Amino acid sequence: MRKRVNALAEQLLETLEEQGYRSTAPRRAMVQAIANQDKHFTAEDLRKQLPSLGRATIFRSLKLLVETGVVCRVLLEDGDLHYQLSHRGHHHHLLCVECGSSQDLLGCDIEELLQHTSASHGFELSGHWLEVYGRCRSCSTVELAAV
Amino acid sequence: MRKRVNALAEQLLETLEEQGYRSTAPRRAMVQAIANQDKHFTAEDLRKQLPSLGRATIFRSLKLLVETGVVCRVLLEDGDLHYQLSHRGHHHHLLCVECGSSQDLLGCDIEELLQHTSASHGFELSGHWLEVYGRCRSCSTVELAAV
DNA sequence: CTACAATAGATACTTGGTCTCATTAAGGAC
DNA sequence: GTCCTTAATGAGACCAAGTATCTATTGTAG
Repeated sequence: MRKRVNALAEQLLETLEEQGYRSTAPRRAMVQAIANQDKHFTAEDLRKQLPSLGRATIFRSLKLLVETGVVCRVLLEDGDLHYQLSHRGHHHHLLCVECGSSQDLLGCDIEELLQHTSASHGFELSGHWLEVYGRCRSCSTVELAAV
Repeated sequence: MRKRVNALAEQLLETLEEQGYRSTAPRRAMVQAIANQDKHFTAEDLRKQLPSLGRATIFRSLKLLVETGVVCRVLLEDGDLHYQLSHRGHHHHLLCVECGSSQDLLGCDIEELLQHTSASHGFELSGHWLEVYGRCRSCSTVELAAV
């Protein structure tokens, strides 16, 4: 019997199936867990929430999900690499350093700027990685209230 | 007897001393090794070059050097974190995906753009991390020649 | 229903990094 | 120069993230 997964999770699973991957119980559990996260997470977080899955499976599925674009990696300010549900395609994150929430920046308007800068250094641009850190609206509001 | 270190290394050491850190033999060996690197490196690279130093010392000194701004971390395209000699202050890197060389971008002209974007998402900007990937002049020249 | 490839789980290993603790050595005071 | 305090080192245990290998299981096309 197929375990029920919610709508978002179902959609993520379909992405996998479309790309020829099987819908297995561990993968359903993974995408469901990922759909439930409210902020970026580590492989270890998932492992704690899914103790019945093998460690290797967690890492394998996570890798698969990154490759298929379901999940993306986020670089924290201290250099730690976490994961989170991804908007497909190129995008960046506004990460709240206070609560860990993140918003996606879909338009990437720095590309042109970088193109220009790179060229002036003799570089042929191929890509970039940008993370933006700050305080989200609710965290900055709280801080103002506390002062 | 103080082991000789070259001019650049001497300068890096002074930065440490200015900040109240002792000039020890292992640190002299570290900064000398770092001054000799021709591109970004890992802790493991240093360890191989300095087999007489304890592993913990390598990591501790590296951390110290990052904190004092002598060394900075660079994020490779695949998410690996490496280290390299730093220009002090805020800057970004143009990393050649071919040969691993890097050039620094001293002016950071995206700040204003980000400020604007963040604000429109209700974010109070506090920082950002940007790495730029591409091919350096000599690598793209070689490729052209080969075609 | 079955067969076969894909997947999973267990487990060993690797790499990057931290923690603890006993020992050593900088460098300021005299 | 010697002494003293404190910072720093080295050894080694430990941890988290991730990969590799191998056998057992399971999805799914036919």
